[in-house]
Amino acid sequence: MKDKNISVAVIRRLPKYHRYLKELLDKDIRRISSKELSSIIGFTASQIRQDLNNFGGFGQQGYGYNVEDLYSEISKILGLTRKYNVVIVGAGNLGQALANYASFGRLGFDLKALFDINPKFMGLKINDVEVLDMDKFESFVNENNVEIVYICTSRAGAQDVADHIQKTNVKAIWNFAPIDLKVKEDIIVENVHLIDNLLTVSYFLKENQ
Amino acid sequence: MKDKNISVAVIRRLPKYHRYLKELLDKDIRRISSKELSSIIGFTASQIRQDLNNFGGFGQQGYGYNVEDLYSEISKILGLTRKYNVVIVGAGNLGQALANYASFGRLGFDLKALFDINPKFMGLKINDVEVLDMDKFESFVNENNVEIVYICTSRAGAQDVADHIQKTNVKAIWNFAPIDLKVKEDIIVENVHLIDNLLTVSYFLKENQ
DNA sequence: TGAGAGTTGTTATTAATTTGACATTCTTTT
DNA sequence: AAAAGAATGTCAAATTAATAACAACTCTCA
Repeated sequence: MKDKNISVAVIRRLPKYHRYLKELLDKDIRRISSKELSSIIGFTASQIRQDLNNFGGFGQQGYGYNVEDLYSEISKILGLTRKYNVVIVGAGNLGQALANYASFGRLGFDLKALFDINPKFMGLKINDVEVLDMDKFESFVNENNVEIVYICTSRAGAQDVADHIQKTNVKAIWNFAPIDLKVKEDIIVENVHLIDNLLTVSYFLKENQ
Repeated sequence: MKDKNISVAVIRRLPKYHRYLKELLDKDIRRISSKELSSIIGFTASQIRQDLNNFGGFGQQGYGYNVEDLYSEISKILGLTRKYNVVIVGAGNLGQALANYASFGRLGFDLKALFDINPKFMGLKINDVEVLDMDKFESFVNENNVEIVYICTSRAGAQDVADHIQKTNVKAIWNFAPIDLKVKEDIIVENVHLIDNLLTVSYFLKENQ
């Protein structure tokens, strides 16, 4: 694995490779060429070969790629060879939806608790995981080695949560609140702006008329 | 508004402009230069000017941009000057979360119904909108001029919903199921792969060690 | 009213990304 | 065992995107 100066564009394609390779595995397909993969994943064969070669020569000339090996390599690259303890802040619908999303757990993202400030959620169990009071947040995440926090609060509450997080050992934030969070540099923040996505839909709708 | 051969990269930045300009408006800031905007939004001033000039000269030399006008122009570009009827398929947590997300409605995305196949949801009202049986889907969307469908089903159900949609006048799909849907060319599909996003977080986590 | 400062719109330049080409290597078949 | 076919890894070219530069214009303030 070489792994130097890989562009973000490449990184953001990796999960798609991971997803499609899993599908191939499930269909018991053992071997695939960049050309075949191209036809199902929609990237050019050239791009596929170049993307993969950023990390090492996983293929074999004259043969193609072994699906299982490639899946395993990409899993490694994506950091999926170990577990991550995570918690969710905000036990509303979105928080509950993520808590119930089995595939996250299957990939190694272990949900340890949900947190909320609303008393009505306290003690509730979602998919066997308990909702706790926000009071206990900082001590809980440090004691349980939580590395990732999913923020599913309202816009108003999100920066507040981020401020709490900065006092802990949490390393990354996956933020669904419609705000770009400000945190110290060493915390990884991935903002998911659903609304941005919907607005591109309306743009293309308008263009198509 | 010129509007020819605008790259997707530019389009995907527009919602961010829209979001930040709304914030400025709310703070009663009337005027902004590309330089100031750059410092809060994080794009270079040059990129901001070039992005905006794809659609027309909205600024004034020596002055900058009028925030209200610019917000209004970007709203127009994004197709936000009219309403869109939408329905949600899948009344689970995610479907309910989206149904409760007020800002979508505020921007003109009018939720007309939710649909599900599970009898336990039938008749339930979420944010004043009823859950209907999937049986009624095709007739309902055509009668109510539904243009966008949010798919919040499991992976297994999603392509099935997409097939129903192809028999209607629906123009766009906003898909949250972890699958790349196959539909006829004239339907706009925006896939939201949450898991892809989480995997980039784990990649960066691994890299940061 | 006029000079100076500020800021855009736009062209030029640089950087990044994608695509294409092909020599090399491995597989398969006879 | 040899030849033909297939597919990679990688370098080069082409395309696309981002940044920089600057002339032209507007505003502000003396």
